[in-house]
Amino acid sequence: MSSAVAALPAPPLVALPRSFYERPTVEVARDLLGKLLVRTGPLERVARIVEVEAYLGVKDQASHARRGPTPRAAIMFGPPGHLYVYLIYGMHHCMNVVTERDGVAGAVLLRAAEPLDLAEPGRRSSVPVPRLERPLSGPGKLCAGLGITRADNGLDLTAGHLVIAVDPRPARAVGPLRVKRSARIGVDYAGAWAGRLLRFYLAGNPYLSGKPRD
DNA sequence: CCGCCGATCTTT
DNA sequence: AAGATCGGCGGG
Repeated sequence: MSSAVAALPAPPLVALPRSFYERPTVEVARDLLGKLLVRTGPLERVARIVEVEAYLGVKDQASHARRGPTPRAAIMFGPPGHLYVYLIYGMHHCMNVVTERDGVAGAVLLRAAEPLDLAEPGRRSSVPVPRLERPLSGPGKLCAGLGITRADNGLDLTAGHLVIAVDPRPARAVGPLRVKRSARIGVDYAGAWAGRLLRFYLAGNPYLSGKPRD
């Protein structure tokens, strides 16, 4: 009998399947909280998503999809599980996850994440641990911290060097996920849609980008 | 083609 | 409170 389980391997970080993204955008947004952004390859980084915003289809007056499938926004109308990256104010990048079935517009803006690290000697199968690094708080800083640019636009998040995975750590080690919602940030031009509660965040998390924080 | 303006961030 | 900085989009 081999009852020695001292070196029990941690579960691998498996990319979420396309079916995760092929759902109503608000559901995907909520479910992305607490998930891990995993970048493999030369630049290896792991970050825990703590703040997101849902951007709906052509009716959402804050969404880039509001004017239909223009050259920039076309990707929001495409198949789910792909990355949508755009440049804002001529200097910052914002990264989104495309949602809804092919032909229906939808995306979730990733606004803030908690920097983590992979414990040795793991790599892809080891447990994430806190990382001492400048916060990834704010969509522009999140992209800068992960090295995401427009070159990554269209990336397939289900099979590549950038994926989103379930946090493998035991729930008791991470703590409960207290999800709250608020109006989205920086969309005051969107009329009635500016007030919709489409920002989701983990209450009290120290890495949130804006108010309210709890 | 021209002009406006933004799903931001940093500095004043 | 304002500036940096540029590409997407709409109007002419």
